[in-house]
Formats: sequence, C-alpha cells, structure tokens
Amino acid sequence: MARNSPAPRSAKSRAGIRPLPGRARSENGNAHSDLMNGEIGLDALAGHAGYAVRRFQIWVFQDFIRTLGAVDIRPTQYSVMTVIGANPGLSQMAVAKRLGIERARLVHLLDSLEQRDLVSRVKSAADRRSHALHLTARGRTALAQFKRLAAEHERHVAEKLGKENRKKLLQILSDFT
Amino acid sequence: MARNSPAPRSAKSRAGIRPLPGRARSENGNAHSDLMNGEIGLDALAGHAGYAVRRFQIWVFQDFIRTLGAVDIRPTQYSVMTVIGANPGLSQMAVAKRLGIERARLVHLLDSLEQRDLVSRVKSAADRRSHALHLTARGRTALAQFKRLAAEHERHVAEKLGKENRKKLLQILSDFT
DNA sequence: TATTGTTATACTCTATAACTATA
DNA sequence: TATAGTTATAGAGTATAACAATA
Repeated sequence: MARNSPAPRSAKSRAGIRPLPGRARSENGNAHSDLMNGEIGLDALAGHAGYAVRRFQIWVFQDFIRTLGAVDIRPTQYSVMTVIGANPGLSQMAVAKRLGIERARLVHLLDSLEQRDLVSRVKSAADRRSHALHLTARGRTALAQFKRLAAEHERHVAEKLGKENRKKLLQILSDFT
Repeated sequence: MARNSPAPRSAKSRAGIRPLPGRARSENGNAHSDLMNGEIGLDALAGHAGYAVRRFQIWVFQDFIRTLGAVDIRPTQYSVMTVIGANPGLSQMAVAKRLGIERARLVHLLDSLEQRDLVSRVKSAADRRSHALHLTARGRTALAQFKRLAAEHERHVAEKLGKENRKKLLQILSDFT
C-alpha cells in the first residue's frame, strides 16, 4: 500500500496519518487564525461520552492500521480471522451476527481473505445453503503473526491511556463485546 | 430496558437500526447453526480496547441518531454546530482542525447546514480567503433544542454504563477531545 | 510560495433491497 | 415461507489531489 506506513513499525512515523489536533495546536506558536486566545471551547461536546469515544476510536484504529500496515490487515479483517480461528466451521451468518457486521459486507471481506488464501469457504453438508468457514494453513500461520503485531498495538494503547486506565476501560465496556 | 431503549418519546421506531447482536442470541432458543454450546468465543479480540470501543461507539451513535432523529441531526452535524455556537466567527479550517474533520468534508457538512438556514458563512474582511462561521437566528434556537435532545441521549448512555462508569470513561478519554 | 475554500476521485463502511438456492 | 449467501445501490465518512483566489 505504501500509503499506510510499511514503516519499521514502532517509530510512530505518522506516515500519512494526521496527528490529533487540539492538543497539538499549542505546540507551534500560531493562534492568529483560530481565536485570539488560541483555545477553541467544546461547550456541550465535552460532556458527551460519544464524542470522546469517537476521537479515541479514530486514534486506536489508525494505530492498529499503522502497526499492522506491513501485513496489510485492517481491524475488521483481524476480527473476522480471529473469530474463525477460534471457532472453525462457523457460518457466515454466525460470524456476521457475532461481530455486528452486515452479512452483505462480510461477503466482500471474505472474498478478499479467500483470495489471499487466508480463509476458505467449505460447503456445509448439513445445510447446503451455508458455508463452513476455516482458516487455511497459511491463514493460521499468518494469524499468529497478526496477533503478535496486534499485541504490540495494544501496548501502544496501554502507553497512551496508562495500564490501569486501559484495564478499567475494558471493564466498563465489557457488555458491548 | 427493552434492549436498546428507544425511549418513549421520539417514536423513531428503531427505523432500521439493528439491535446489538451477541447478547441477543441467547434469548431465542436457536444455537444449532452457530456452535453446539451456543457461545462464540472472541479469543484475542477480548483483550483489545479498540474492539470494545468500536462496538460501544456504534451503540452510542445509533442511540444519538435515534434520539435526535425527529430533528434530523447526526453526531458530526451536532458537533459542528456546537463548536460554532460557542466560538462564533471561526474559520472552516479552525473548525476542521479542532474536530478532526477533513476540510474537504466540512464543506459539504456546511453546505447542508447552510441550506437548512442553521449556519451562515460570512466573508472575512481580515483574510478574504476565509469564511467566518456563525449560527443563524434559527440555528441558535434549533441548537438549544438539539442540546436538550442530546442531553437525553447522554442519559441513555449513563443508564447503559452506570453513572460512575460514564464519568470514569470521560476522564480516561479526556486527552482525546 | 503557502493557505483557504472548493471540487473531484476513490475506497471503506453502513443500511437496504432483491435475487438464488436451498430449507 | 423462511433463511444463507450473494449482488447491487445509496449515503456517510476518510484520504488525497488539484485548482482558484488570496495571502
């Protein structure tokens, strides 16, 4: 892809990815075109969990994409492979429902994973409408590597939030997984 | 709460918005096409803050869209109007940077808000390249209503997470706003 | 030369609808 | 009839590039 940092991985070389604004603005000396005082208030937005969560999620996904850029795997692809790896033989509907992905979209996700020989669709004998999903041999090897990189990404999250905060966050959101 | 608590008001009978799966599966008795035991493990996904955050963010945004459905305002539109309302005269670049929105995308967002007579672009005298953004009179009135509905949405979030958890979440993510 | 707003393109993601082949 | 997988479409949202007016 070249776009999203083939990067030496750690580095955080922010390839094409914009750093979060707001905080960053105070680093350079310009405040003329913004406001006289240089700070733009969020008003009611500051009290909305959804706003903070959206901004955080963008940061996390960008770090994930960057950290797994060398293997060209995005968060959704990783989640699909992980669930199939842990539950071989699942149908597409089962995976879609479990991960909250539209079944129509899962079709394309699987097309691309299948083309890369990471996942295979096996005609189910029991119900010939459905496909049993499995990782290929190559997929299993690849997933192991993806998991190592994803663990590295997770360390970035822990660095950013603090170990205890990350733990607390996972606990607070445990109902949504 | 009936799953996603669309709440009494707004009607907005979940217009097409799927309830979160996963938890829901155990309510109906079918587990044949999933797995024998009926539970699909997340494996490594369970340890990723990004996964939980993504699922949560989807829930929050769906509730926001539902709760403000009667006034047809989406989260990004609300964030733009709120920031302009609290900082009248900002340029498009300033708003885009503050909220992490691409300036190219903000153009279209403002087009639609301007067509609805909620926001106006005023040629800046100081720098004639830029526009000073303001709410219209109608926009100010409307924003007050949007804020009341958004506060109601935020109460849904508090119900879902628990008051203390919501507070802790906002605190943990305060760096990202 | 650099920046603001704009237009355009492309790709991801979400939300639907409809089709097919099975059940 | 209903369901699993598929195809198609439309609208957000993200990421870029390029252009005109202005600095």
